Amino acid sequence: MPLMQRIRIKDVAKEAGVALSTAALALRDDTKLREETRRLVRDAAARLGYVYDRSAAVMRSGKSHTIGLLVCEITNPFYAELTAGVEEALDEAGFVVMLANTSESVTRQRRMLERFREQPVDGVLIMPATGTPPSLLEDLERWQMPHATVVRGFRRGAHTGPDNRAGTRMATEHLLALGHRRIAFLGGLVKNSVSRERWDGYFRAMCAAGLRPEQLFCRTDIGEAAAVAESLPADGPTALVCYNDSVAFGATLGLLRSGRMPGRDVAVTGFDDIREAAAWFPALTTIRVSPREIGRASARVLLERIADPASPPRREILAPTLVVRESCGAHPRWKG
Amino acid sequence: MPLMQRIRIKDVAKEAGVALSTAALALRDDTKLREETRRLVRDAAARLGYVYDRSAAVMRSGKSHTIGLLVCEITNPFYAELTAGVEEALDEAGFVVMLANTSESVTRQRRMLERFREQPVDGVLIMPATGTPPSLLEDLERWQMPHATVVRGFRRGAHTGPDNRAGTRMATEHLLALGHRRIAFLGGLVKNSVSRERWDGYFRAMCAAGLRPEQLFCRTDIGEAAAVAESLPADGPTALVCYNDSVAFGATLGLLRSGRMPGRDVAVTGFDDIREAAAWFPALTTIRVSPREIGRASARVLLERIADPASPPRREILAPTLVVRESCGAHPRWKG
DNA sequence: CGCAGCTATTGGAACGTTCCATTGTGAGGG
DNA sequence: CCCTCACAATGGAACGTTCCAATAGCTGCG
Repeated sequence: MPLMQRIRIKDVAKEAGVALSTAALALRDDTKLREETRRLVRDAAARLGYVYDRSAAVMRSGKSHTIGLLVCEITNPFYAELTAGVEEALDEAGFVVMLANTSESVTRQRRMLERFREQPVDGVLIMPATGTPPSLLEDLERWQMPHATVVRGFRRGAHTGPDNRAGTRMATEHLLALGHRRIAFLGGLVKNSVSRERWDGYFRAMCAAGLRPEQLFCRTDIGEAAAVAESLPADGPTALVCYNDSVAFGATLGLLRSGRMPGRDVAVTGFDDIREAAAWFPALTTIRVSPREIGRASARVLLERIADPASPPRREILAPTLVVRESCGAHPRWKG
Repeated sequence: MPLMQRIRIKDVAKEAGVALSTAALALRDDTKLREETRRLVRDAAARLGYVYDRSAAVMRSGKSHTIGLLVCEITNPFYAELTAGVEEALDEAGFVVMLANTSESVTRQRRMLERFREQPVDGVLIMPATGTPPSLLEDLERWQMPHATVVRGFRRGAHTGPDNRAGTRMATEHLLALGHRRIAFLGGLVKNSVSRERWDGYFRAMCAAGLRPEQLFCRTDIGEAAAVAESLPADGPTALVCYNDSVAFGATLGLLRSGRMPGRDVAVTGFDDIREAAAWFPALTTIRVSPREIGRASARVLLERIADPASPPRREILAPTLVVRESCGAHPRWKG
């Protein structure tokens, strides 16, 4: 194989018979140049097999068209889908994603953030690891690094996420409308902004109905949720508002294990509407928040901050919708 | 907020009272320098709040310590876990990941690859989108871009993946040992190296046992697999070797829907052992390939190629293991 | 006919590192 | 006492773009 050396703008300019800066302008398709000249240069570039070298552009311009993405747990389908949305929207805007999976480790998150500070990234999108101190925002501001939080957020700063309170409120009200009175909230053992908000939505709906709220604690884990649901007493709750779909999946599995049919014997609702929810048995009634949309929206929010760092940080709260399927018992399958 | 300008090595050198190149060496902790000098510079850097600028280093050295990761579908839990492994291993080696989710689009894959050619990446790790032509390898070689395929591969080139043939062979032999004779393969509607190999392992085991292989086609989708399993006739197969866990999940759901208990009435095996497999009801008997390990191994393989591009490309085929749970019927739950 | 004002093109500095060749310094050997 | 050698530190070019100021060529107007 001929070990050809890399072609630079300089070479293209020589080939096209123009100055280096003319060739550079032409390759960026700058309208300051005559269309004819641009074509001349483009052809020369194609002939030589010129490949743009971003590293030099980044160094000179200070803009890398790259953003750092800190995902709290990419193996969680919800965040994986969200990541796909972020990547998709950024790609459309000509940006590329530097991925860092923190696995819910604040230490690792810190390390990756330091790394992104050195790395030429134009901004960072953060799904904070559980236990992240709010001082993170101050650090980012001090570092003058454009940033936005996703799903999990703080009081202030650019943020994109679902309306968690409204979601669990809708789920709870739906179960109330179906006649349930002993409704428990399952999940939320680990405290973060999301679990607080989801609990709160359920809590308010129960209080508004004059009923006593009850929390059954478990981690966000199918196995743990299954164990809790399996050992639920017969005179326990007749309906479970679950922290998210994974917990709801666990709940249905636990109920099945103890000989109860989810939807008929105990109603179950999820949260997130991840892909598996519709195919589940029984199909899961849940709150749809469309992680892909959140991802796309968060990318827009961050790009806005990068474009205009002085503007006030935008907070975009996406309205969820209730998706009624089988697991809540409202479906014809359980009627009659 | 004081709008301080960025500190460069030059400033650190001045603060420490040494030459620019000395400061640069010190910051890289080069042993050519006296420990005392290094400390002097480190302290000065800390005092001024120096932040290393990778973009300049990349441009000068040509090494970015960044690799491009082309994932065929990140929302697939298997690939999400694999991605986590890649990211983990690369991070340990001081590398960072540029993520591109191709969503099984060859066009998009092509576009991202062109982008990675401009972008300063030291190499690419590819999980080829379905339908990727083998000529991809030639392009990468012509571009002199270090590369390695993961899971899905071609005849040649650096590669890391599970031994798919051995996996389905083990699953099939296990079902044969349990006394099954009418065993069908479920999945593999979309043709790629993985589905061919998995089918092949099953096929060989069946032939070796003197039995007729049978393929029930469906896409890798819970819903489709469920539909196929649901409509399975009573005199159909008594055991299903599924293309992967998602298909197996669909199969169990379909069986449940049609009033059959997976494991007792029809045996089901999966492939991959994704996280949900153990928590499933019934717990899934499957072939464990540990996506995280594949990810970690593939990162090593690529780094090796980057370090020594002249070396012959390594192919690392990881041995899978059979994990016997409930869905194959071998578990005590269904005995007696 | 000269000059303003425009467009199209050019030249060269700058970005902040790394890399290489070179200098300075003190110890050890002939 | 000088020369060599190793070690420590230095100076400056180079990486391939972008950015800005400057120039050349042209048109139109007074």
